[in-house]
Amino acid sequence: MKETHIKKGQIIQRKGDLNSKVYQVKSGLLRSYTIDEKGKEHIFMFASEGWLIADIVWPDEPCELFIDALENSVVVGWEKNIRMNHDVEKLIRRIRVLQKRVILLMSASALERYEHFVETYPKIVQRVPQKMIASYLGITPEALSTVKRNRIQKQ
Amino acid sequence: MKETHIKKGQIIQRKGDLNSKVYQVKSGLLRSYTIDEKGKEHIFMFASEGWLIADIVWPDEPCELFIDALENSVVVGWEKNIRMNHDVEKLIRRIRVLQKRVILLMSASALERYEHFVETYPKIVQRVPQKMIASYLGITPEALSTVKRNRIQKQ
DNA sequence: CTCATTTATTAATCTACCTTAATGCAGCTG
DNA sequence: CAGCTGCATTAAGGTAGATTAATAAATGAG
Repeated sequence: MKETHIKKGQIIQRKGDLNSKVYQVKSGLLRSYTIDEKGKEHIFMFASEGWLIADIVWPDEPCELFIDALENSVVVGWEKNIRMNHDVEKLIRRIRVLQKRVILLMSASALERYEHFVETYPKIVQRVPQKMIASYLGITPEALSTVKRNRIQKQ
Repeated sequence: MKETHIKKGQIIQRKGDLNSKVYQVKSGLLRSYTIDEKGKEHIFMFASEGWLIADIVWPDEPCELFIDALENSVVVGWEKNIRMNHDVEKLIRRIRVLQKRVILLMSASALERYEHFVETYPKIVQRVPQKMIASYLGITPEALSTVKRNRIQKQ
């Protein structure tokens, strides 16, 4: 149960790292993301107080995702032991989230995806720069900007 | 180990069903898919000989996906018991596939996604109607048609 | 506090993909 | 065999979102 303090901007896990851990967030805010062949970042998840964040890989497999801090944070890092990987319920929940995201990417407009995000993670929206929400949604920051403008005019 | 014969077109699992099973494909070809609020089908996976196909949900939870046969098939249905759900490696592999798909949907063109599909599942391409590959890729059959034409002209 | 950097907004243009619709082509079925 | 049905292709026109660029606002460092 050793707590680690992480400064905003600090990267605690890089793609390709071995022995990746599971991090329980005590305070602050982190994200996991990849960088594609074209050099663009794509955010997979945000994790604030009480959440777990980790790259889901088999132990001793190089990891796929970067994890860094969006705010000064405190985390507890666990060795990714059998116990964690057998937390099947969390894996299933993760699959559900990813399935939902695939459907939204395939069938919903940027506006619909944004509204879904706001409903699902209202607190995250307050704390994260727009460009990162855009990255999560799979659109450009410019597009998110106009989406928000149109959204307000509708109300 | 009771084998079940399934005719082409037959649905063996519907969204909302309880007690969904894990199916091991002995022969033939099946797919899992959802139908979104707009009535569109979105295919999550194809499964031919040797593959497992199932909706990844907690036992006794209503399932999310439909499963049906694209060819006359033979499957063995397993109760979704602790054994299956603890097959953590398969869950992790599933997460990887979904993560890759999210990235591709967010960063790759229809052509790039099609090429990735052909490389990854060359045998499926032969056996499945174009419109279903289009559904998997998240584009219309018309768009896939022009993608293929442009692809041939490039070579 | 001041300057530099990052982030957000807006607008103009461009393009990939969608929508619609027409046509041709199997594969069934009576 | 003719007639139906579903699938693939093609083309014309429309649209959501990307790209580019300029400006404004917020953040951060010295």
